[in-house]
Amino acid sequence: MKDALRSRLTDILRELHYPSVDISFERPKVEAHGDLTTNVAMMLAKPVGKNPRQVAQSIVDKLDPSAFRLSKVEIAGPGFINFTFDGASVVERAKEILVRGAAFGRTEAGKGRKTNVEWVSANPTGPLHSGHGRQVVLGKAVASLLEWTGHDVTKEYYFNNAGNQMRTLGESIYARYRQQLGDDYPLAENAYQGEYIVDIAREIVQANGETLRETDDERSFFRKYGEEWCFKRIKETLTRLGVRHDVFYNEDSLYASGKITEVIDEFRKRDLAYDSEGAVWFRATRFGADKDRVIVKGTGEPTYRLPDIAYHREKFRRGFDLIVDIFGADHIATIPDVLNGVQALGYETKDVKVIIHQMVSFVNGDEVVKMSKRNANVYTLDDLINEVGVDAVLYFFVMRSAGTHLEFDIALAKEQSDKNPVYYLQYAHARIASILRHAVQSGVPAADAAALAATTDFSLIGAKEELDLLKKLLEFPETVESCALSFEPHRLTTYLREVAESFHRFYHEHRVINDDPKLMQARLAVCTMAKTVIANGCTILGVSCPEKM
RNA sequence: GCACUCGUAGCUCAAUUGGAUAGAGCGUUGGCCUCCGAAGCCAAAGGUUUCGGGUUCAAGUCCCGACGAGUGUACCA
Repeated sequence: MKDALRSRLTDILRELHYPSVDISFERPKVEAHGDLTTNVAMMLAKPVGKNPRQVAQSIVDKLDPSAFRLSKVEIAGPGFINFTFDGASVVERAKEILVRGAAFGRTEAGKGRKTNVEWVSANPTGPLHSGHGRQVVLGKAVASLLEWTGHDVTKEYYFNNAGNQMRTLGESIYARYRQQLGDDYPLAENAYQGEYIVDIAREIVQANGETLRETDDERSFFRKYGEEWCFKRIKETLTRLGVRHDVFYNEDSLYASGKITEVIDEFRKRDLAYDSEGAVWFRATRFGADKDRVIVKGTGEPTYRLPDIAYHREKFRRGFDLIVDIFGADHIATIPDVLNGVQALGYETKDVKVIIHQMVSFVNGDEVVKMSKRNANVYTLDDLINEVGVDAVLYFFVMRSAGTHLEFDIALAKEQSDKNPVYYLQYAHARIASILRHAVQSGVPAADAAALAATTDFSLIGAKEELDLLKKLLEFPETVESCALSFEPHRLTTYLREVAESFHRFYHEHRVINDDPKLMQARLAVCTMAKTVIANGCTILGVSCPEKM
């Protein structure tokens, strides 16, 4: 419908001998401005040499509103052309919601583009802490949106079980192990302080007694044990949030397969790497950086940059044509290095989308919750889930745009009341479910959505609140698409809140269960549509939508 | 110091990516249940979008500067 209108407008521009311009529509925020608006007249005013309202008038004169099922076309403000849909056409289009059901909202905008989304990627040195929650949830929502828009998505977790951090982990566990055995053994300055290290050590004592007191310098057993323990914890936490990665990519495999040295060689060949002060440097300044970067330390070990670059190249080699990375703001420094490296190796950085999310602070009502890493009792993501529930975690972490700092109010999140935005949405769904149950109890035969679409007399739908709701529901596919293409899942939560609001208004004004069987069926169909959209939206986010609450 | 991100109602945040009268929730004030779920609805109050310039038909949004906040600025990841 939009496309038909666009094509007619394009023709009109040609007939009027106006320059051809891209015709875009927007959805006015003010209700009085109709359902769609275009600014073409304003774009053309200058080249045509007329004032925008005159240009608009000349276009409108040539348009037949009834051909596009428009009840109104008017020129307003500085030169906008506003279109209002005929109510019957809205109702007509809304049938699609019933027909497509759980698939309503899915599109093919991504055209099967092979996409890699990498996120979480925490090294297995401890359980995920509450701050990780934002990353976990954001990545899940982004991946899900990309799937809904027809991308071929691989969900990936990148980790390193070989570096310094793992050495520290092994050392920390060993120290706690010795302490458990009653030995006076010091915990190193840089050791992991968390209580979970003591738990791990205790487990080891229980299983092995003191047989491991003498161990190799690498603390191999402790390292391995710790890695497995931590990874198990991490994966359990992810599972609770409905996150399942397709690939766990081990940084170590890049060394084993020679991909690291390959990058160094290639850099040298292109004069992008050189030796100095016993280290190997990358000429980052060639790409606008303030100084060159070390990629291999004096000790012979690469810095984190080198494997990161090699890893991204491998993603390209594996055939991905869209690479999405999700990083916290604390890792922002790595991004230019990776992008520069990728570019140096001849790949397009525009195919790498880096989503950076700002940090999270936690409050409990008025009280600021301190989450210092030094604190032995870290507030883990599991603790947070236990406290506020899965749905609140999924919703709260994604309801703000990634670019702004997020304040997570624990007291609000666990409050089971109208103050809590998750409940507002879930309540709407449960309310609809309740109405549908009620209808069945009052003797209305339960009809599935397809039957409703086929047998309902939709001409009975036409009240303002009904049309407003249906129009809002019909926005769902384009909302999903636009959230996906802009990588901004928070806008989905905004939209879903509006849907719920629109439903509640409809509900308040119109009785669904009533004496007129045909009218009742029509309104039950509207309810089913609203339920479908809310459910589909919640599915994208992973939030549950209960039939009762 | 430098780089990146941000600055919108008392608080937490939106704003269709440059569009018309800047909107929600919480909080405050006042209405609405003999009726399908009041975890709901309606209404009121609350703003020089941190400040100052610029770009254009149009700026919260883009550019420059100032101020303020966060995060980085390693041969840690």
